[in-house]
Formats: sequence, structure tokens, C-alpha cells
Amino acid sequence: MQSPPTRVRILDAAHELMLTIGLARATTKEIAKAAGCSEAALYKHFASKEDLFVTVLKERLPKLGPLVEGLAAEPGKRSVESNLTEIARQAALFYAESFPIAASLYADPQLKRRHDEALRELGSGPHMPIEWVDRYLRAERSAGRIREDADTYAAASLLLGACAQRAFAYDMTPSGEPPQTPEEFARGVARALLRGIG
Amino acid sequence: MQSPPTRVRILDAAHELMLTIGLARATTKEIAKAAGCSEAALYKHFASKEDLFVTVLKERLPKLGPLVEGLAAEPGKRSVESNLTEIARQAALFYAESFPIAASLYADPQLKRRHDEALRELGSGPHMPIEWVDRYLRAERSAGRIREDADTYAAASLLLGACAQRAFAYDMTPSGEPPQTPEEFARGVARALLRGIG
DNA sequence: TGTACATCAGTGAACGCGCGTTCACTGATGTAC
DNA sequence: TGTACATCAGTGAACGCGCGTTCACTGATGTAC
Repeated sequence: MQSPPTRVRILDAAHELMLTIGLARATTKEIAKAAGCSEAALYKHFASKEDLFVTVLKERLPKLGPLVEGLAAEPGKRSVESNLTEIARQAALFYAESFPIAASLYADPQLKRRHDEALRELGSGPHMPIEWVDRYLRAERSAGRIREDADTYAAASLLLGACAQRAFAYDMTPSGEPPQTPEEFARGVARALLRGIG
Repeated sequence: MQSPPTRVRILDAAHELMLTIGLARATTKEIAKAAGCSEAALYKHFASKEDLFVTVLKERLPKLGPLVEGLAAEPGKRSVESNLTEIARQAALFYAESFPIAASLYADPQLKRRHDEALRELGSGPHMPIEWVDRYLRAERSAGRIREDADTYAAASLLLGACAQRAFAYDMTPSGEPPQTPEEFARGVARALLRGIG
């Protein structure tokens, strides 16, 4: 059982340290130690520390797009409620994984700008999930499966916003965990969104 | 017109730099320069750089609590829809101001822990707004002004989540701005939440 | 009022440390003949 | 098969810089008698 190539071990180590000790304290020395190589080896694989971080962001952060688009591709297959529940569940898991690292970019706007540009070239970015869900809801509306006067954009904002906020609203609660499982949470918000509360 | 005392100018400078160049690049040298004093002066007013940052977080970040509780105090005065719209509007403004700085704490979990503990002592924290809105909605439900089977917690998650996400989903859009004014946005999400889309 | 001393906000210059990065080098593996 | 050379991943040690922090000091203001 041989260990993965050095480049992969470096990316693993950097990713792991960004999550645990944070971007600000993830030094080249710590990364090299965790990857089991010398600091100099980092520079054989990456042009700079910033370049290494950008690569982690690009190659390691999960993608939400494929999941939502998969559901949008076969709209009539399941009920709207179960589709929305599945979107919410996937989104909650996605944000739980990506939020802590994505948020830490706010500490270094220069790095954030590099990452934002990389995302833009991929046609992605944090505002895209809202547009995908909006498009999905428009399709359901055209199919007559939701109210014809529904504000699909507001609905998409509500659904994904709840999932995103779940990623940061609870990590300082005594237990550090949200009060519901992702499944319960997804079911609750999808249902509330469909039925309304008024 | 005399300038404010040094301590205030230091906090102003640190706050401003955290927003512009970011926590990671806000060095003591830069802060002192922006405050118009020596680096040594920082240490007459704060025990350490970390202590200065914690003070900025504690004294400068806006509070959402008073606003929501104000509305909850006189529940029947206005319609539920206008109350929810006002909550959403205030929350959108609150998150737009506080999110960039709060998010950057993820880059330094050690600093984040200190801030989280300070919030906990105040009985506050990022999960509290959800509970306040939940409590407000329960009151409206008891008063028979919303559905008696409404899931108030899910509704609170949806409303505040949409507002929080608005703070970070758009700052890399070409214009850097959300597509709606806070007022339009607040009206849309409040209405969608009340009526439902199904 | 004058004098002697205490207090206090703030400074210029230096300190040592840890950071990201580079350098000259090694040892293993592949290749030509 | 043996020999001479090229390639390549990776290293140990050093580099210089900028960071947070401290030091001895200054000049202004307040206070006692």
C-alpha cells in the first residue's frame, strides 16, 4: 500500500489544515509537516503558497451544480415537495462542507479576488445555486405544478438561504451541532416553503 | 473640531482595515498609520493585536436583537406581512454589515473561539436571530394570525437564511451588488414565505 | 505665585522570531551505445 | 552486460523581510505646599 503522490498529499494536508487551524495559521512549515515532505517540495509543485491555496479551493471544494441540475433535468419524475426536499438536503450538506473554507477568504480579499475570478471563468459562483433553483421552479410553474403567481426567485432565495445559514449559525452552540438532522431540516423547510405559513 | 480620542481612532482604523484589506493583512503598522499614531500607542490601549480585534468585534459589530425584539413586543400592531417584511429588511442590512467581518473569523479559529465565548456571555450568537423570529412567529400563531399548523422554526430559518445569504452570494457578481434593493427583496421573501408557492 | 514632583498619553527605535522562499545539492531511475 | 550521462523528485540549510511587541524616553498637564 504505497502512499499517494506528493502533490496529492500536499493538497490533502493544506485542505485539512485550512479546516482545522485555519487559513491564517496554515503555514508552509505546518503544511509540509502534515504532508510528510520538506517545505521546499511545496515549491516544486506550486508556484507559491497562495497558488497552493487557490488550487485547494479549485480542486477540493465540492460542487453543488451537478446535483441541482440532475433534478432539474427530469422535473416531472417526483413530486415538487420531494424534489425541494432533496435540493435542500444536498444544499445543506454542500454548505456544511464548503462554508468554513469559503468564508475564511473574507480574511484576505486579495486571495478571494483570485478565487472569484477562477469561479467566474467556470461560470460558477455563490449566486449561481439560486439561479439554478429559480430555473427549476420556473419549469415547475410552467408545468402547472406550483402556483402560477409564485415568486420563484424569492422562493429560491429562501430555500438555499436557510441551508447556507445552517452551516454557520450553529457551530458555536454548546454542542456545536444544529438541532435537527439534515433530513429533518430539509423536510421542514421544503414543506414550509410550499405551504406557506399565512 | 478636535479629533476623537486615540482609542476611538484606533478602533475606527482597525474596523475599516478589516473591511478593506482584510483581517490577514491588517497589520499593526497599517492600523497605526490609519489611526495617525505610533504602533506603540496600540499597546497603551490594548493588550495585544488579538485583543484589539476582539474589541472591534464586540464594540463595532451591529446588533440585530433589539430590532427584532422591538417588533415582537407589540405583535398585533401591524399586519404579519408588514412585520415580516420589516424583519427581513433589517436582517438584510444587518448581515450586509456584519457578514464580511464575521466570516473572516473562519480564517483564524482561535480568534473565532474568543469571539464566540464573548457572544455566549452576552447570551447572543448567530443562532439567536432564528430563535427570536421563531418566538415572534409562535406569538402570531397563538394569536391566530398565521396557520395553526405552521412550522415556525422552519419559517424563521427560511426568512433569516435568505437575508444572510444575500450578504455573500452577490459580492462577486459583475456589479458586486444584489439584483434587488433591500426593500424589494424583503417584500418578496416575506410574501413568498406567507403565501407559499405550492 | 512659584517650585518640585507625579501622572499620563504617546513616541522612535530597536528586538527577536517565524514566515515564505531559494539555493546548491543528493540519490534514485531511465536511457544510449 | 557495463558504463557514462541525463532527468527528476525531493532535501537541509540558509536567506531576508516584515511582523508583533517592548524599551527607555519626552513633553504636556495636574497637584501640593
